Amino acid sequence: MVLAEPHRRRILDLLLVQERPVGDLVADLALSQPAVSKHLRVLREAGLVEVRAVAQRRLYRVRPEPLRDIDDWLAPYRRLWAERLDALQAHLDAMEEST
Amino acid sequence: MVLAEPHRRRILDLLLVQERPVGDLVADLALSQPAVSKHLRVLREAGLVEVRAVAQRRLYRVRPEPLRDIDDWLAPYRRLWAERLDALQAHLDAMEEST
DNA sequence: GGGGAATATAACCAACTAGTTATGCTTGGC
DNA sequence: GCCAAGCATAACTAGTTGGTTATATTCCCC
Repeated sequence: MVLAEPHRRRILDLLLVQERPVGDLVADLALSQPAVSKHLRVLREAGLVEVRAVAQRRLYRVRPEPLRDIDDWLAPYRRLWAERLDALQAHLDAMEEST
Repeated sequence: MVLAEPHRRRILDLLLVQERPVGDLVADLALSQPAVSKHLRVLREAGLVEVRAVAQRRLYRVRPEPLRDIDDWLAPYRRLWAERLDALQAHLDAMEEST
């Protein structure tokens, strides 16, 4: 899974703020330039980022669409923990009631 | 990351339906029993499942709370793709308008 | 047009992962 | 009490991954 790697999540978080050239990312992460380029390749092949060239620079930006798959996978679990919170709330309300 | 492994996501999906003993999971996944036990250990240590013993059986069930971290991480991206959908909708509306 | 800036790719390596087989430990039923 | 069922752990292994250094490529600027 592409998002398993913390550096890659970090890269996405940085690109979420704004489009950035590779050098910027290298400066922010404590990583070599080739390492960053490799992560960007993985992200690009997963459709999570896209590039455009400006002179020698490559400007990367986020493409959030593929994250919908994860969001969809998460949906039923989200329901589950919402129910548990409701149960907790009900419990707390009941305790309140009994004082 | 714990959820990087497809078999582990599958296990969670199975446990989402209902509590299950290990043997059940082994039957559903095409995996050896030790492999399943190892995945369950990883999931347990991540707080994503919990066990209770019934005779020789170990019944596993989902504990969805840790998934909130992922959900939280996902939140800003969710906003982003919602905006893009809005933009698309606006575009389609505009096309509709001009016919 | 030559040099340096910015990035990608190649080649390599250590560490981690997910699987396997073999074995150990509890527990219930006979 | 003993055996088999059910599961965990141990020991090992092949494949993947994430990093490194070295090198290739492309483009601006003087």
